[in-house]
Amino acid sequence: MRKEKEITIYDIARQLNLSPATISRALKDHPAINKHTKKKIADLAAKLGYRSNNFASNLRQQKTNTIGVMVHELRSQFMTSVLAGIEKVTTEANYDLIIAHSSESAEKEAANALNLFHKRVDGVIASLSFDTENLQHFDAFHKKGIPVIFFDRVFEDADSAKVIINNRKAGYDATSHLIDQGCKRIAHITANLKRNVYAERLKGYQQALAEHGIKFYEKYLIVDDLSEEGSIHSARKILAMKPMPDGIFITNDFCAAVCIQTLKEAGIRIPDDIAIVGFNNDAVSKIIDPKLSTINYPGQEIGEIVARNLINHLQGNTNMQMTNTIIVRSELIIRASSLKKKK
Amino acid sequence: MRKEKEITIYDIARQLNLSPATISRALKDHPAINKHTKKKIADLAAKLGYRSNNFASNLRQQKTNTIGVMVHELRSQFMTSVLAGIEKVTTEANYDLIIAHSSESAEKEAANALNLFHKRVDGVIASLSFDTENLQHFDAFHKKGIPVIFFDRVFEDADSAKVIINNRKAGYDATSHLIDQGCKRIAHITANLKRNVYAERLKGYQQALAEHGIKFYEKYLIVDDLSEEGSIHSARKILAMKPMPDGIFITNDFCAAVCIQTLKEAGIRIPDDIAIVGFNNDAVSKIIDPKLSTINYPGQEIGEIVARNLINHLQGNTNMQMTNTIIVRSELIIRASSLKKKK
DNA sequence: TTTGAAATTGCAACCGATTGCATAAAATAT
DNA sequence: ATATTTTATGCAATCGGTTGCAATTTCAAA
Repeated sequence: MRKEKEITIYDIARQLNLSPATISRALKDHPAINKHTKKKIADLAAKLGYRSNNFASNLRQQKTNTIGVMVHELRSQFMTSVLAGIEKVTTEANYDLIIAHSSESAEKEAANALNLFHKRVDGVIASLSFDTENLQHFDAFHKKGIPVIFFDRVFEDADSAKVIINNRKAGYDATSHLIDQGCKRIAHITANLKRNVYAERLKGYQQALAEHGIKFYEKYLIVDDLSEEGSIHSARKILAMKPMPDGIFITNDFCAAVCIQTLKEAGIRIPDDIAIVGFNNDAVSKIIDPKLSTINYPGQEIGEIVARNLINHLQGNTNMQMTNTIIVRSELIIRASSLKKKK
Repeated sequence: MRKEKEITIYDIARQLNLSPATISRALKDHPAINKHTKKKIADLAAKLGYRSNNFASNLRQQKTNTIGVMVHELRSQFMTSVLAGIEKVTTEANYDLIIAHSSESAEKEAANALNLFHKRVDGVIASLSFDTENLQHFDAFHKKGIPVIFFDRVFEDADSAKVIINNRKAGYDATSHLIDQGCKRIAHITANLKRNVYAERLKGYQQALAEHGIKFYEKYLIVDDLSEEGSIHSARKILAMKPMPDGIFITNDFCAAVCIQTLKEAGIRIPDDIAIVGFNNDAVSKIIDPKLSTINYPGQEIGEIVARNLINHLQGNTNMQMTNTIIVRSELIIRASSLKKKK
């Protein structure tokens, strides 16, 4: 447990009778340094167990090589996939990550933004919380020229970079599929419509209904949070409807799983009485009985794209303005929960 | 997008005709500084949008206020709960977190350790990967006196700090419960027995069998990974046994859920034909039909305890040696998957 | 042999906050 | 009025790596 002394470039310089400047350059493979000298320096550094001091380096270079990631939660498989994608890319590019989550609170999100700002991240990747109303808390980054890139939950009309899927099309596809299966009374369980993802999916749902000449009824639209309790509550609302819907498009797989369970307990047969389509393609969609039809939301890919774009921008490798919107493909996966017995 | 100039304590000092030393002390509420002066300084700092430069500070103070967390994966609810617990405590104590995951690879784990070492974390929290054979890659930390504390997957006989549950007792309880329900042929599906958690649960399973005069058969012990494919594979093995088991203790809820599904598809009734107990109390345990009996593994609490201990140690608030083992309580939760119809 | 270019290396000034020690000023005691 | 604390503030060195510019050495071309 005794602390060993920390080796610095000055120690190496002294032992080799060179200047610290030479050591510094050699260790980062600067072209002006003689190959032979580099070798000597690298060998001694390894022998002494030298490790570079990032703080000295960051201080001098005025950058942190750190990226801040702001997410609304960590628990979904979608989000961990996104993080895995981000991590893959940032690790390769030698960036650190600070992950902050808001637990769906706008207030905490603002606090996280401030914190990342003070930590001087070089760039930010963010997905908004449930009840975020505006982007003011990102102003500090803009003022300092720190790039921010959004994914998943974004303000679609803000002129910032974002990576999203076509939520409207996904909602349209899910609903059209239910209509194809013969559903006439299709409900939609979703969450805070201020969030683009839910608003757009609703639009797609409405559009599909309209195109098939089905009237949209307000009473078939259920807005709740996506917690276990909220989901049970939503399922109860469905049960209380008369006539009951014969199809539901649910904006989240976990919520859909809880709903299926609650409906089954009430004696409803899935998909015969009610067909169901979820969203995200979480692991739970294959575990619930019947298996859940859903929209595949490719988290890892989104994470990689977001991170790659940010890093390209930071390294100036690209002329792309940071005001682009990138749409990643997503697709409907059909499983048992929405397949009515073929007539 | 124009970059604003960064404010330093020198700027503040100049404007107020004070020395940087005074500014530094005032901003961290040093008792030697006059209240009135502090106020003036705080006001101007706020007005100018001053933010402290951590790198300068870290460089000078020779510490990073950062804790490294090494986990084997991020996808389970258990692990995200642990992280939530760690984050809660470390945030309050004003520590940063670097989260590194090994994807169950010992090699990646060693690389992560090295990386954290170079990043100069003040302390480390770790749960070992699937195939880690030894703790050599933590030597660098020990040599520099950097505290490391383990949780969940640990080497129980190593003399390092650790926070675990009593896995043997949990395995004993789960198995005893199955025996209580009338099971005679109880299988156990688990993973790499080099990992303490699985080895201990197995011991508990064997002990429960022995105490109830049930012979332990090697053929009822299935060791696989805990992936979806592995779990399906394990369930198939169960189906191929004759006589088939009438109870299974499975070391992981996700694996148990996949097994239940596979068994159900083969026409097995749960729990009547086979009763099942899982492990972890993940969200999936309440979604699978029938709901899964399981061992509650309190992730958040474990995270908080681990983090609190590490921070206490770092701050010297405690005399506790870092060689303690803390056992957190865990308990059996009985749900439908293990309740045979009462006779 | 001289000379200019190329290849190496060093000098010294940063980056911004911290802190032991000294000093100055104000308050209290003698 | 003088001596002694207390209270406030400043001085200056330090943490370790980086980098523009200058200086020196090497080498080949003229």
